[in-house]
Amino acid sequence: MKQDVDETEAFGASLSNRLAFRLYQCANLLNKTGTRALERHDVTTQQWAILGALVRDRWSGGIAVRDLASLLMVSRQNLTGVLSRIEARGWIERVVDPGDNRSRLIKLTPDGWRRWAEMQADIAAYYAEAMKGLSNSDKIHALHYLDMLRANFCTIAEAQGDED
Amino acid sequence: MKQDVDETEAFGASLSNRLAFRLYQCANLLNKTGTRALERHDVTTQQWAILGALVRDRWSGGIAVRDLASLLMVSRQNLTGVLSRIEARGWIERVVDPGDNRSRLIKLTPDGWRRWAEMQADIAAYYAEAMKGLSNSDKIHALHYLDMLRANFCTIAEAQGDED
DNA sequence: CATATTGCGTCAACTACTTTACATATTATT
DNA sequence: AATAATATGTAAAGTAGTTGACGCAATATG
Repeated sequence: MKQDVDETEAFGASLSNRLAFRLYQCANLLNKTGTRALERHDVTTQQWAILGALVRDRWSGGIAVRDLASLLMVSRQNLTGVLSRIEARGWIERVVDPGDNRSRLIKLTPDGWRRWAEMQADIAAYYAEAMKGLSNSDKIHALHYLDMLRANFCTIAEAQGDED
Repeated sequence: MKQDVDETEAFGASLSNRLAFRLYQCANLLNKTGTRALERHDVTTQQWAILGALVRDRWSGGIAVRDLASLLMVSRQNLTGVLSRIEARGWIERVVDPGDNRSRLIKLTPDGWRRWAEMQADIAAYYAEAMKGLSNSDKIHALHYLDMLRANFCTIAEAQGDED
């Protein structure tokens, strides 16, 4: 009996290991193939993750750097660098928050909107390839599992003292 | 009728977008929390991905850099840097392949094995937190979806001319 | 008003990832 | 024997991520 429990636990640990490794592999491939798929727009996956956040209705009035960083799950310092690169191309602007002059709101410029629109066909084609064979139901299930992982990771991050 | 199809496609595209974004978030969190969880061993998630590959029976005789790079889904040039850092700590060694003197086989040193053993408790504890709430069946399902994504990404990478 | 605290930016150092390009040594081919 | 292909390493430039530390301006609190 105890033997069975041990085997189940060992099996579960092995699965956890493989799951984390698969996540690592997929992330590497997502960045590599995604950036190459949008090569002619000269935009990286990280950059279109940011643009994709900024086009949401919710953030049409702009979003604070802190909020954007916590949405993307990256550090504020890292985001500053990426934003500066996008800003240098004129795709976004940093405007002072009228309600709190310390805070800058990040928002898309008209040119940023135009560039985003131009990318859509290539983004759609890329997703069609990347998600080939997955039904909407599959995607919902996969999303659910990743949501669970994300929630656990966030709990860990907070326990580790993630104030930054 | 056509309306329904369009809505389904738009819904699918939205799901693809969210899935890719969730993957990006999870990967960021995995690296951040994983590296912090093993902070006292002074090892990053990438480094224990490598160590984890080297302890497998299959690779106990050593693994060529090219094979290791394709296993991890990273570039050979990137791997060289990471391997050099681990080698400098004496955890791995590069031995000339007796069957092909061009090729170096990467293998764990006795000290590498010892360090790996010392990390196991912390790795297990980390995985227990990260995978909390997922049954073995859940993990298998999640693995299956990530396997599909990985296969699609690999197909894309090859089509993009991924010879490196 | 003086003093924290907060939000942001920057500097610095580091790891990890990409690409392109070249050097070297070995193996395979002709 | 000469040539081509292979395996690795190295170099360089760029992007993305981490941490820690400091500075500045604005808000909140005493």
